[in-house]
Amino acid sequence: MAVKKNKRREAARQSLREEILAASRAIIAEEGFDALTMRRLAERIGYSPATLYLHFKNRDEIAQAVGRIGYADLYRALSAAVADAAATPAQRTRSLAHAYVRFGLENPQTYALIFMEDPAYIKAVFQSPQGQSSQAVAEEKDPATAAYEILIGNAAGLIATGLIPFSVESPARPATPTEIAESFWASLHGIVSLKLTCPGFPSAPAELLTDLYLETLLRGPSSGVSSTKVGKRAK
Amino acid sequence: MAVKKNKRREAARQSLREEILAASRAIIAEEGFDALTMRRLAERIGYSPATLYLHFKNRDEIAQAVGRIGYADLYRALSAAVADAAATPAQRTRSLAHAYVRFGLENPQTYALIFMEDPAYIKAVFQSPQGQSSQAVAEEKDPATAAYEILIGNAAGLIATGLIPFSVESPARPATPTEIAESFWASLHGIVSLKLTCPGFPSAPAELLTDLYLETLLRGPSSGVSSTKVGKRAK
DNA sequence: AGTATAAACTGAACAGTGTTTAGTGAACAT
DNA sequence: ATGTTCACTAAACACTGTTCAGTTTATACT
Repeated sequence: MAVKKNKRREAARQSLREEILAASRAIIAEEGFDALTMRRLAERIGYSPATLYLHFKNRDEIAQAVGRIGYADLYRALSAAVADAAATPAQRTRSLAHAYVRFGLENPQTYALIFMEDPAYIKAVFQSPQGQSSQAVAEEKDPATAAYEILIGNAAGLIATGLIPFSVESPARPATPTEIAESFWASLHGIVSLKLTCPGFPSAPAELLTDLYLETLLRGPSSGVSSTKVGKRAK
Repeated sequence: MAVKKNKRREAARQSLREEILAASRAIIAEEGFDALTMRRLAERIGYSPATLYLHFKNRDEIAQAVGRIGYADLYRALSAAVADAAATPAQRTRSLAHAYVRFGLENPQTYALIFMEDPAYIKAVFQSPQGQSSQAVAEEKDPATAAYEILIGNAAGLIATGLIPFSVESPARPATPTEIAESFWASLHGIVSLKLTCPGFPSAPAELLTDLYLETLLRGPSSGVSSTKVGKRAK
């Protein structure tokens, strides 16, 4: 009996925890991360502010947990984009890029939270010694890492096609899948980030910027009319 | 005399205003934007918090003014990078890209302020009807616009070389200098932004990512081994 | 059943935050 | 010397995240 009762408590705890996270997500989606105050959150779930601290160490830990969910959403979106087994690496890359940008623009508050406003979660993931990360993070596979691996896999596929034979550093060596994936990520993140921080600044639509980048990336090896070598830094 | 005395007052006002901005910049550079509180700022310049409101409407306006200075710094950095008249467009592009990324990494707090934390200023600039912007912004040429124009000019130079014959949309048309400049900006911003929000995430150094992007951008027209046309969206 | 224990929960407080306002004091103009 | 204008501030207001003593509720044991 003792165990069963404990389970009931445990279930209630878990249930409230998820209620807190759901309410947090709702507030963030509706009014942005800044509107997520402890008192508002507490009122929304019908508890006192102090109760929140029985389930989370502080506001940052709540943001971190919400961020994790956001990463899981992102992972799902990217995963679906590369699911087509019949697609070529280039097609997959296009699909992936548009899926990424679309996710950012359709979930602005979530995207801003996980990449711009409060990088606590991504920090915990990528700065932790090695998967050792804090308990809240380690259960199941980390969705940020999973999303990252999708990009790396895609980069590896691209390299195999010979479409992007980029070399870096001196002495020159081929770029690794990780490096290409990170470059890819950075470019897409730049598009989303600029669009979100100032709707209207990049006057060109995000889709056009994405297509432009993809054309740059996927246009195939050079015909030899290149300007100068890249190795030595200009100026 | 009346005029002279007024001038003296005016000078004192201006002097205090600049003192406020200098102190703000110092606090932001030392401890980040969040550490810029009205009370701390007031204490630093030896006045009461309420005095700040005699020179600025609110904290946001201070951030906006500091942001403007940050943009001026950025403009100077970019301007210097493209100053060499003997450089080819490709060389200028490389120089520009590295100058941009270096500025972001060497002035993380400033960069975060003007592009990530408080986009009030850039919003005021790019969302205002047309140069009509608020009084504090309009005096002199806006540095953000000036920096923007450097990028556009550079993009136009690149196009002229035939190095980047990208077309977009359907029916296909050549990309404009503005579109290429914005794409360029977005990619570089992505590199800086990712590096700043999570030092250690893009495991590749920013310089390598910059070089990788530049090689992508400047490798010259395709040899025809392209994969598929870009126009139709994959999936 | 009643009682002891443990867990859940809260009201009130603390030290912060941005901002406003009434009121003081000093510099100026006449 | 007087009247006016400007610079300035102390104190308050409504917030914020967070902590803690104390109360209520639910489980466990006899």
